[in-house]
Parts: sequence; structure tokens; C-alpha cells
Amino acid sequence: MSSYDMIDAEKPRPTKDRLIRSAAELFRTRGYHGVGLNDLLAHAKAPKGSLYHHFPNGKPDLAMAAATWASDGLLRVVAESFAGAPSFSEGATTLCHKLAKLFDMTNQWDGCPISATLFVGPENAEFRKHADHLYAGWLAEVRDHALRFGASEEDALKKSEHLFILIQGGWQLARARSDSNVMRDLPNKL
Amino acid sequence: MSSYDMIDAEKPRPTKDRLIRSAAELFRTRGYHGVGLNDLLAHAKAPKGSLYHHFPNGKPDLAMAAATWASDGLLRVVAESFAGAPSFSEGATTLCHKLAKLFDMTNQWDGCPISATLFVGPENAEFRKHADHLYAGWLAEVRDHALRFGASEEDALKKSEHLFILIQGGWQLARARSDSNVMRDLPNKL
DNA sequence: TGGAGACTGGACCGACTGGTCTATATATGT
DNA sequence: ACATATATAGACCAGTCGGTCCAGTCTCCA
Repeated sequence: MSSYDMIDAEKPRPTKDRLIRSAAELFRTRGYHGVGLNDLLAHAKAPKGSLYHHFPNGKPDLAMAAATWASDGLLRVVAESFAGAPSFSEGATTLCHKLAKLFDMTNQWDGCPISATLFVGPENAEFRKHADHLYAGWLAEVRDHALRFGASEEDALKKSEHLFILIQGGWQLARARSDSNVMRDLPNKL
Repeated sequence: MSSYDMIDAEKPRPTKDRLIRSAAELFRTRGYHGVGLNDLLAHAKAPKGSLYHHFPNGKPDLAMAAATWASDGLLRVVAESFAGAPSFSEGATTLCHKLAKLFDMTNQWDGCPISATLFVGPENAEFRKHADHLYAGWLAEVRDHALRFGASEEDALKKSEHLFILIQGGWQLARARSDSNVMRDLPNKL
């Protein structure tokens, strides 16, 4: 597995990866319905056949994979933020600042990669469930850090939800205003 | 009963009204790109000619009008919530409870009517600006109530932003979980 | 060396998209 | 009564949608 990774760095990224990354990026900025397969395929430099080889159920499958991939990335940001932090609140602060930077790097437009990709309508219950699952993963990660800093079980749960809500809401406002400082100001509200 | 009843009993309303209401409802649940003109027209029981008579620029025009209309309704909910409240925080609590009820009335799926309608992609700068404008209106309304209860100028601004962020983020989590209690728990975080 | 499975490339499809256009109906003012 | 503006009705259009299909190419192992 590790040898494969080393060789992989030199090679062009496998098609499946390119599809997932392109999907994650495009869905995040224009939403699931805002991205056509043609756009997506052109962005990923892949033909249609490959899409339906790697994702037999087409667009919905790809969206699920893209959201999962994006979520994994976000989880890593959380881990990094809390890794060297001396306290929960300082970890949270670092996280908000990292997200502000991320916001600035995405044309100040992109939405939450999970909701933009998966909040598509009531007809797609699986999407909603998956979004719930991914959010739960994020919440659990933050809760664990709170526990690590000595919070009670109940308190940790509360803290993680609170931070999640602030970040989601803050991101929305930052988006409308095109202003990442909304994110940087979030820790003051904790 | 709130005047923000988007699920309207299709009365003999003028065509333009029906178009706006239908657009607001459909965009809110499936997003701007998730709704086709045919769906929309069928829902509003109006022919295509009427749409382009009342909204010469078609779908984008209608979306703007629908978002404005939805925002006005929301503003009324805010006003109602704070009208008879003995304090800012009790007004905020009432507001959160009203929104929870609203959430339950919309299949627990619908998103923020403004962002779902107007956060469409970077190619549509006017939409983003209008969303900013509508959000600003909401923020101003809440800030005025805070001032009315004796908050300082600076404090009132902070309070309104804080409440806005909590509601936006809370709604997102409520959506993923299909659980309106997230909204009812929001005041504890203020 | 050859055969099998994984993967690519893209032509093609019916359904549907947002939008245009013209003919007709309805209301209003004189 | 007529003229005028406003509004309705829907056929029609080119373009795009997500999806299917299969011939071709690659990779790997017998």
C-alpha cells in the first residue's frame, strides 16, 4: 500500500480520483443541480464511459463519494487545529481561522461541501441520510477533542454542536458578505 | 398563526402572486437549479406567456422576486416574535420556537429560502448581492429590537449577528437530522 | 502469446431545459 | 361602441440534461 502511494505521486492521478475531486469542487461552488455531467467530465478530463464504469449509478453515486471525500478533508483540518492546541477553545479558534483562510481560497463563494452536494430535495432521502452521517462524524471528532480536554460527556456534546452551528451559520453569512472575517470573529461567540 | 404561510391555499390570486409563491416554495425545497420552468408553471397553474409577461427576464427575475417575498415573510415573523416580548432574549426564544414550528410544517426538508434561491454560483453576482441585501434587512430588524431593549449600538449589532448565525447554522443541522428541536435549543447558546 | 477483465473514448438517445413568438382573451378608459 | 393596454395561452425552438451502449485499448497473468 505504501509503495503504491509513493509511485502514485509521480503518476497522473487516477481517473476515479479526478472525478471525485472535480465533483467535490464543482458541486461545492454551484450545487448538485448546478453542475452538468458535461462540465464535470470536461473539468476532470475524463470521458463519460469512465464515470459510469467507476460509478455505475452515475451522478448520485459520484455526489456521495465527493461529499465523503470533502468531509474527510474537513475532518483532517479539525484534527490539525486541535492537535497542538493547549485548550479546547484555542483549538476552536485555530479551526475558525483555518476555515477563514479556506474561505478566502475559494473565491469567497463556495458553500459547505456537504450541504451543497447533498441537500438536493426531498425526493432523495439517501442524500439527506448521508449528510447526517457525515455531519455526525464531524461532530464526533470535535466532541472527542472536548473530552480530551476534560469536558464532561454532556458538555462535550454541547460544545461540539455549538461550534458546528456557529461555523455553518458563520459560513453562510461570510458567503453573502464575501467577508472571511465573519469566520475569524466566530470564537468570540462561543 | 404566522403570516409566513408559504404553503398557501391557492385562492383566486393574481397570476403574478401565484408565480412568486410557487417559486418561493419550490426553490426553497429543491434549490434554484433543481426547479424547471415546467414544474414551476404547473405548480402555479400559469402558462409560460404569463411568466415572461410579468418577469421579462424570466427565471432569474422570478427568483429575485421570490426571495424578496420570502424575506418579507420572515421579517414579519421576527416582528411578531419580538412584539410582545418582555426582553430581547425572550423575543429571540420565541423566534426560534416559531422557526421550529415552521420547519416542521415544511416536510423538515426546506432550506433557507434566500440562500436556496440565490446562492447559485459565482457566475451570478447579482444574486449574491441581493442575498446580502436581504440578510442585511433581517439583521437590521433584529438589531432594532435589541436597541429597543436598551442595548448599546455595538452590542445590538453583535446580538443580531449572533442570532442570525445561530439560526442559519441551526437550521442546517435541523435539516440534516430532520429534527426541529435543534432550533428550539438554540436560545440556550446565546 | 494470448485471453480476460478493467478501463477508456465517445456516438447516440429521449426527455427536458429556459426562452421566444404570435394569436387570443380580458379589462379599462372614452 | 370602439380602441388600447394588459394579460393569457401554448406551440415551438435550439441546446443541454443524465444516461446507455459498445467498440477499442490497456494491464496483468497464465
